[in-house]
Amino acid sequence: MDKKEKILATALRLFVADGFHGTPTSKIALEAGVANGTLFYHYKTKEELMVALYNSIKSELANNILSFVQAEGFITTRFKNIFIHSVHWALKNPEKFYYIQQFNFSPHLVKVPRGVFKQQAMPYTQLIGEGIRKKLLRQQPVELVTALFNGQVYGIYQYLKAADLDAGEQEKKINDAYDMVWDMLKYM
Amino acid sequence: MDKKEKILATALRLFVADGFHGTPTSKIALEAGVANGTLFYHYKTKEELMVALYNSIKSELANNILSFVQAEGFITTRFKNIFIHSVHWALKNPEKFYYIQQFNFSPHLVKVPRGVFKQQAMPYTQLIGEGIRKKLLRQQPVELVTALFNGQVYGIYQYLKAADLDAGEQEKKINDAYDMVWDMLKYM
Amino acid sequence: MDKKEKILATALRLFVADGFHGTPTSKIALEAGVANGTLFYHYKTKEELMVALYNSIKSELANNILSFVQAEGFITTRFKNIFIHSVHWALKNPEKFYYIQQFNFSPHLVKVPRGVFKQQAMPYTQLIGEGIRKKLLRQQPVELVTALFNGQVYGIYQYLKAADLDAGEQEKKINDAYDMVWDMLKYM
Amino acid sequence: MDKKEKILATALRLFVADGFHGTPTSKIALEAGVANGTLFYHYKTKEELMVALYNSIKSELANNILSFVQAEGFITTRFKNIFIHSVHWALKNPEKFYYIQQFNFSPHLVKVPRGVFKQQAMPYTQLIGEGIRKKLLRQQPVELVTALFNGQVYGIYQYLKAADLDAGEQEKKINDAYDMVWDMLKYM
DNA sequence: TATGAATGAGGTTTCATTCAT
DNA sequence: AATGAATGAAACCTCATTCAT
Repeated sequence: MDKKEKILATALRLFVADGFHGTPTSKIALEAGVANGTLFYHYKTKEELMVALYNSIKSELANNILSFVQAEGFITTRFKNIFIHSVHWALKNPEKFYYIQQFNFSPHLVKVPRGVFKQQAMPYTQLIGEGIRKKLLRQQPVELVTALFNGQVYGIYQYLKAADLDAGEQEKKINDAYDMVWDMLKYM
Repeated sequence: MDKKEKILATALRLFVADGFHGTPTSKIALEAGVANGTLFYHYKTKEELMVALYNSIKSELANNILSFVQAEGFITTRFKNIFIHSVHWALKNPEKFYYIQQFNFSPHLVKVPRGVFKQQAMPYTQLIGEGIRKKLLRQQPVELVTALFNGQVYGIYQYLKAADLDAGEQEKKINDAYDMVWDMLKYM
Repeated sequence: MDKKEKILATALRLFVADGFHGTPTSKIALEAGVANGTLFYHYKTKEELMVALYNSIKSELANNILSFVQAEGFITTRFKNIFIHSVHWALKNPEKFYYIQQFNFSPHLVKVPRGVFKQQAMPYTQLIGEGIRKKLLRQQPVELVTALFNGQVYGIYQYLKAADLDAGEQEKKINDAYDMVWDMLKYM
Repeated sequence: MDKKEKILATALRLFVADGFHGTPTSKIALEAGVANGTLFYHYKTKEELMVALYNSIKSELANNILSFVQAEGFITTRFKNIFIHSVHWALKNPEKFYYIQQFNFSPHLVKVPRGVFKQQAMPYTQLIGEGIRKKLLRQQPVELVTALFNGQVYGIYQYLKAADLDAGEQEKKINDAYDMVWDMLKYM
């Protein structure tokens, strides 16, 4: 891991632990094992670092899910896979998942151009759109269906984080939750 | 409105607009029309102010919903009322609703004793527990049902905020969303 | 003890424990059991309180020693009594004794008019002057003899405070020290 | 003189003139010709600066006297040299000498680990111990003899500072004072 | 005589950022 | 690419003091 990546990884850990304001750049540099000035050599400002970290995590997540979105096969299967893998990713990367929320509810969000969101969500939105058109999903606006779907990924994650189940039970609950989500979103 | 309340109201507005770190205490005092020291006379630290604001909003919200939770009548009706009034409250108080999320995803959350959450959520949790026991709701843990329910309040709110509908359409969508939530949570 | 005296007593304790700067007037008021404003009703400023405390302690000490200075009998006896009782007073009132030094080495000393010192030291200076004139003490300036005499009161006090002896040994050491002081100051 | 030393020298001057509390760090930085932040780059807090200054002066004084303590020759001669050079150092460095007293009678003294004092006083204590063992000095505890000796250095200094004598008279008085001290401390 | 809410000047300290090396 | 001493603006907070009651 080169210095630039080390800075990013350290920043993630510290931002999540202590917040943006609670994490001085000097501490990031120190714990990343680089000099104070090196951080600013790679990222012009602290906010640029924060945004770069946000984008890198969002990309990672998007790429991770993308294969399931673009997979061959029934839409319903792909839909379920997206849900389940999103929850898995969140459980495996809790700091990254938390960082996204933290950033989303901060005044720094506006520094990310709107286009980027649309871009990243596009394959995903298209799939849902297709599901609605093909009368597999409810006849509601894509945005509403998407919002409710996302709300549930976050809901089940919150539950699992607090519940502390073993791996088998956890898997069971994720499936139960998906069944419930499906009952909510499926065409009737 | 006395000075202490004026400070709280101003802090809400500024924290939501510019973030915690982006809002100097001096600005809060200035715009609240009090001296700098007055803020610290009433709240020992900036963080104490932030926490007090959080608690005051949570109380307000809890009290607002409480009447619907404790109402006479069918559980199903009360359940629907809670959903709808929660969304209404959020739409009428977008700053307060945003502030809660902002605070929830900040490192300051740990300054609020766990007991407070349990306390506030209790009547609400009991209602859902009763619904499950009476086989009106899915046979799942109370916490899971609660998490998914809350996720939907947030989901529909996000959609409505972005969609910019007129009052009638908005009401319609809230009802649609509730029907979907009910399909997800009802006993089958 | 009325409020004014309670403030003085509390101030002494806190100033000695935490220093002038380390002791807010609000803390003095609080621990004295009076309101914030009451302190300023009795003492116009914090410094006025500090000076009043200093003067009150100096007066107390001066009055305490005065009887021995003005006593009938041999100068040598009176001289010894002054030494011994000064040390005793310091041991019985360590906070007051410390406060005097603390104040002496602070920039507030200049707020006490020079005349006051002369006034208080006068009987004492006259006695030493008389001792010198009568060839009981060394033929040196009164001020030098006084400075050396005072230095010894402080020296033995420092030793006793650190040594932690029992009452009998302590008395013995005070007498030994006086014998040494006498060897230093007596006419030869 | 580099910036760190410049800060120390300026702090000495201002602390002695206006006291610890009367000297803002911003004034120290300004008069030292460095930026405000530079002071805190080198000394984490104002108190750390105060302690560093104290230690540096104590070291300087200790090193200055050390050569006389460790010199060849009669103990009595070395003893006299220590007295005289201590007084000379104090007269040549009145600010430093005053600063030590000022710090000694402040609540900051406790920030200096006890060990440091013992360490610095050791050669000095050993010499007095030797003098007592060899029956050149009074058969009293080392600590008592030391305390009385130190008390006299301070006593004569106080006298000279107030008396404003010319160089010759001053030297004469220092010698007289030493003779008196010797009469007090010598074995009989 | 006593109170305590309110004040605002000013202090210490932090920290993102720069720049000569 | 990397460093780290130096910067100075700005933040939080303290606290002596006032004043209406």
